[in-house]
Amino acid sequence: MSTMGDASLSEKTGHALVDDIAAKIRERIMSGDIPIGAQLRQAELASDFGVSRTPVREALRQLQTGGLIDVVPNRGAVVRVPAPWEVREAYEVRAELEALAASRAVTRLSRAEMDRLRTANQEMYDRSLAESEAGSARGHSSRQENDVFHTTITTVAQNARLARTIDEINETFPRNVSAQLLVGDDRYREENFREHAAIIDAMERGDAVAAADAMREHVRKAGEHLAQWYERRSSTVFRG
Amino acid sequence: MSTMGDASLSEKTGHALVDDIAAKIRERIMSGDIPIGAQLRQAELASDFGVSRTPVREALRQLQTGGLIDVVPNRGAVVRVPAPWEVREAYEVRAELEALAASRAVTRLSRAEMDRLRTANQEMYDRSLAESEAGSARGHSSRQENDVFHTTITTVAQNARLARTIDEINETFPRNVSAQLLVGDDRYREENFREHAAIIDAMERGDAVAAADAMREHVRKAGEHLAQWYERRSSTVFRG
DNA sequence: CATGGATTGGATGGATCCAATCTAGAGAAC
DNA sequence: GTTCTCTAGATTGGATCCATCCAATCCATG
Repeated sequence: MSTMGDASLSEKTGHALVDDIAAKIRERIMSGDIPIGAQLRQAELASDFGVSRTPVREALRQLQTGGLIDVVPNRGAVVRVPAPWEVREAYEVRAELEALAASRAVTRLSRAEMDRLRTANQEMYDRSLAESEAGSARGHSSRQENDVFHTTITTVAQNARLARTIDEINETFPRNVSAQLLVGDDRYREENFREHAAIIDAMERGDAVAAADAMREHVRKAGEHLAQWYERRSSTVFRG
Repeated sequence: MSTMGDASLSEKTGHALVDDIAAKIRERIMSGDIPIGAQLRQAELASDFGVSRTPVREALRQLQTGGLIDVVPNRGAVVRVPAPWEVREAYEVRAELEALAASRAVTRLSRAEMDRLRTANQEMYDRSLAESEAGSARGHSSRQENDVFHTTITTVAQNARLARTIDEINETFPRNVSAQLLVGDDRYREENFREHAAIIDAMERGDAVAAADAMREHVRKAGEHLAQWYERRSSTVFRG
């Protein structure tokens, strides 16, 4: 019965096999596998994962509180289509949080981590450039490298709550969209690279306020780009 | 059958009768009706609300992702007991967010709202003073007035995401605890009143950075007080 | 008398069943 | 030909059933 799409469900490690399903659904949405605006049918997801509808429902509740999907009472769940102004609002908050993270990171960054940031930034630039020329549909690796930059800073900041809050914001918007921006627009890629470098420089100087300011502006600018992307594709469904 | 504790469940307004249950459980925890560290038994909650266990389970999932409760795989859910360092972390984040809210509020505050803030602050001071002298167990009204101050600022800030993020942090910690601080300690009450006044003054002057700084410091100080409260009662269960 | 293992009770988690609701499509009336 | 209505299918949401797992108790044995 059922297609049994993934075998990794047979984890008896003890904890959370419902959370697994939530994570998988989230990943499908994040990667663009499930497009924004799409309907999420419980029965389909259940058979996909080889489980009953019950854990799927609970997983959907989690995603609902996360804000990634909308659950209309008797009409099921749909992947939320962010309005441009929502993106701006979210990124204004994220900017402030990441600025705080950068500020905290200044006094905690080790030499090794600093180097890691620089290489990650360089890698991201090179890869997104390569992917742009290759014309690959979606930026896989360059997105990961871009994530490395931000996640290392939030990790070094040593504030679990801060990291979690930033994550919650990021998990509201599918990643593949923001990833496309990196490989798509040459000007934006260049800009992104230089802003990252400026942040690293400020942190290396030990200038907390400069690092915070640079980070805040960087995130806000990224948010503006993302918002404009959603504006252009306002009524169009992505990858329908 | 069952006690049918609340009749308001029969809402056919269309949306979310599961969310209602989540809200009720949350309220019970917030008010201290269900103490921190207490076990939440699904069957008990279900019969309390006159529903089956299914919606209760989903509600618990929501509270889990909110961080208010811990769900251990086969051992049920318990109200989370915040560690002092968690309080400090959370309030450092909240401080930054409320600072942003105050900053944004400066250019958006109307005359009427400004007055409302002042009266709310005064009311809170008077009531918490009265409640302190009356020796009432928990601060009901003074807490509400204190909330009014912060919520009006976040509302005026006109950023739904920001308001929601702040709420999420607040909903991690039961309110009755922080409310007790207001009525309990004379010095803290006085300090709280003056800090609020200073924030209002800065906003009235139109000084966004001053308002943000004052707010940030105010929230951080409040967080420090709260953290110390949890430190004192570290292993003691509240209202067991 | 203490300790270790088995047993029993209770609670959670997943699956299934059933009712209520919404959507789509066919057919009739204008 | 268009529109309204009614019915049939599908889908969600709540209730119930059953297996699994954990914890505490009790008994046997050293």
